Amino acid sequence: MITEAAAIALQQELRHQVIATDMLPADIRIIAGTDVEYDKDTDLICGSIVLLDYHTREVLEVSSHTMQVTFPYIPGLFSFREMPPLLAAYGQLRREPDLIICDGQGLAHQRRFGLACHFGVTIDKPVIGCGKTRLCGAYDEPPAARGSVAPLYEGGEHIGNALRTQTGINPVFVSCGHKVSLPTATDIVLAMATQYRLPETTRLADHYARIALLEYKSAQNTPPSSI
DNA sequence: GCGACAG
DNA sequence: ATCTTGTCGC
Repeated sequence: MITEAAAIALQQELRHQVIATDMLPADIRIIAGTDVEYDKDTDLICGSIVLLDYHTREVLEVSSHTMQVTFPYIPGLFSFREMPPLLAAYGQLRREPDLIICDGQGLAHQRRFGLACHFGVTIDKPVIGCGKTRLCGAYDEPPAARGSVAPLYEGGEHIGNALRTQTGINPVFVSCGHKVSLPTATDIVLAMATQYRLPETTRLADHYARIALLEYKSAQNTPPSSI
């Protein structure tokens, strides 16, 4: 397994490949959401990717992959823990999304290379980082109204936005993953979070990852029933 | 040195 | 991430 020091060195090397400007198609047709579910009492993790029609929000495809964890949880090295199942699930998709929303930070990371950047650079696709909580940086509480935005800063850099997706509800943290600008990423996350705090992409990926993990476990516990 | 710390 | 129902507060 890759060492912590090697993982940090890899981030330092790959961070220069991140593109924080819009390079997504003018008309987005397919948007994807990703999430990883952890099993409470084993070391199994399941990554899921769900493809949605950007306009109708119809679920077009779901891909999941369950495996054993290969890296511990270390703040700042999160992607090394979640990338394996996500890449496996991504590789099984029949269609390719135009854009992906990851459940974690992109540039809003201590070395400017969170999961959304790592995943985006690796598969060379537009990716948005959308975390439920802050990893690093400082911000002022955005106004209470849905759609309010407050910049997230660290070291004088504007690394992301705290975005209020629902009035009176805690904001989510949006940042560039790859091939998407921060304004565009913020607009898209808000557009995808019409009814709940988190974008539908993330909620659906979470849902399917949970189901896939349970199915994987039940299949394992059921010895091959030969006739 | 101390606190903070995506999931 | 996970443990976990009712309950405090606006």
